[in-house]
Amino acid sequence: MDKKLSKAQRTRQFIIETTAPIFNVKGYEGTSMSDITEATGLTKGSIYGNFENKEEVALAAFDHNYGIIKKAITEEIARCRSYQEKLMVYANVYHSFNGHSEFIKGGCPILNTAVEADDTNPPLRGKAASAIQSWRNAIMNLIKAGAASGEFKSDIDLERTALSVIALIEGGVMLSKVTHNHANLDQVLKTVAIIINELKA
Amino acid sequence: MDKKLSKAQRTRQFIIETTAPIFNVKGYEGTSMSDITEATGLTKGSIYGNFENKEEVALAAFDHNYGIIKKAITEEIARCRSYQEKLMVYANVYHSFNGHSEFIKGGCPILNTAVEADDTNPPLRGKAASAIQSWRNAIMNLIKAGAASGEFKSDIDLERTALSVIALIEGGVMLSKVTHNHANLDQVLKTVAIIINELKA
DNA sequence: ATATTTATATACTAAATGGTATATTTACAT
DNA sequence: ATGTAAATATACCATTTAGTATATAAATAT
Repeated sequence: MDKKLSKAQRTRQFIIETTAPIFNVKGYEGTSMSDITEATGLTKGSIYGNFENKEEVALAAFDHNYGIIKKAITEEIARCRSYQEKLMVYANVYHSFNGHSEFIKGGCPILNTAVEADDTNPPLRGKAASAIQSWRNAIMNLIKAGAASGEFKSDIDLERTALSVIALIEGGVMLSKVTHNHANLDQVLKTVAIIINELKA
Repeated sequence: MDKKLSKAQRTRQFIIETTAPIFNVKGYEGTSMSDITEATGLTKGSIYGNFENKEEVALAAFDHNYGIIKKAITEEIARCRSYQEKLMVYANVYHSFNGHSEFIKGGCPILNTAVEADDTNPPLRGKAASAIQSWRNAIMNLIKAGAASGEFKSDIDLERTALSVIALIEGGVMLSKVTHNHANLDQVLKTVAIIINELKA
């Protein structure tokens, strides 16, 4: 009934925000309860009072990290006028995963979660899979809208294009992070730009 | 001096071969010493008699997994006559990471190691980075040779093409593994095929 | 065959793990 | 201001962690 959050709600949010970057850097297995208590300054009692277990913290942390990206992308897309520009937002946002800006510590949480959890943690894997699915659909819808508006061709292989853009971006993030060479992502994003430009009618 | 391996050498090899798929599925942090002793049927004394620590087992396991892929690719490339076919080997081998065949359990070890280790384990990260670098160079050399032979155009952006092919393949593997949908990799590999076909003179 | 090196097993750390029961403190409605 | 409920801390649990010292067994060179 209140607009103000309860103490517990605020603590829960504080735990999520504090641990989200830790999970994204160290992974689910690599992050321990003591990492969580140390980073938050809270005790186990406090953590387990707000979360069922470590996994629930990790799931909430993923949602938080994913939410940050989703929000940034949605806002940026809204600012673009052409569909070509809207599509390029994905490349530009993921561009900022590297180098100075680094607006999410540890890189893309979808990639990190997908690769760690695919064979080991069904709930986390499910969240990453949903994020991918929603991203795929968003790209396909943008291309469809662009085609309907006349900006894009009408015979585009929607799914292949969407999945290829995602694969390029995530693969590029992986490449640049593992080689510590930001230019590797730049190169791959050039290909993304070319693919998007080729959609034009 | 012997052609036959010593008992320790054989045990070491046995440990590597037995644990390599475990590390590739569960990751470095997710794999415990008891996973290793249980899978091998050996005791800790035996493991630590042949390896300095868990990390050294993981590093050897990565080399082993990587060696399997490298060997398969090298042999297949040797069988191809055209450079276009040679380049397509990468896509075809990684195609078999999914579905029935699954010749390496857990997917691509380069991707798995890169994503887990990039921010946390320098030695493992280094091995993954070297693998990427060698892969990039191999693709660039194939394109160069294809251009020299007249099969490919001469104005190809070598590095961008090589990195984009790698990003597509690794991103595609991630997509299909996280969604449990093998068709997602197929779609992305179609784009790889298109890129390679566009290299032709 | 035996001495000696090499490899493996046993039994053990100390520390860290995720998790819990209970005590204490804090927030908040009355 | 106070009683009560909610939130947090304390102290603990059993288990598992990576790793080690030492004993035993097996391989190998002589």
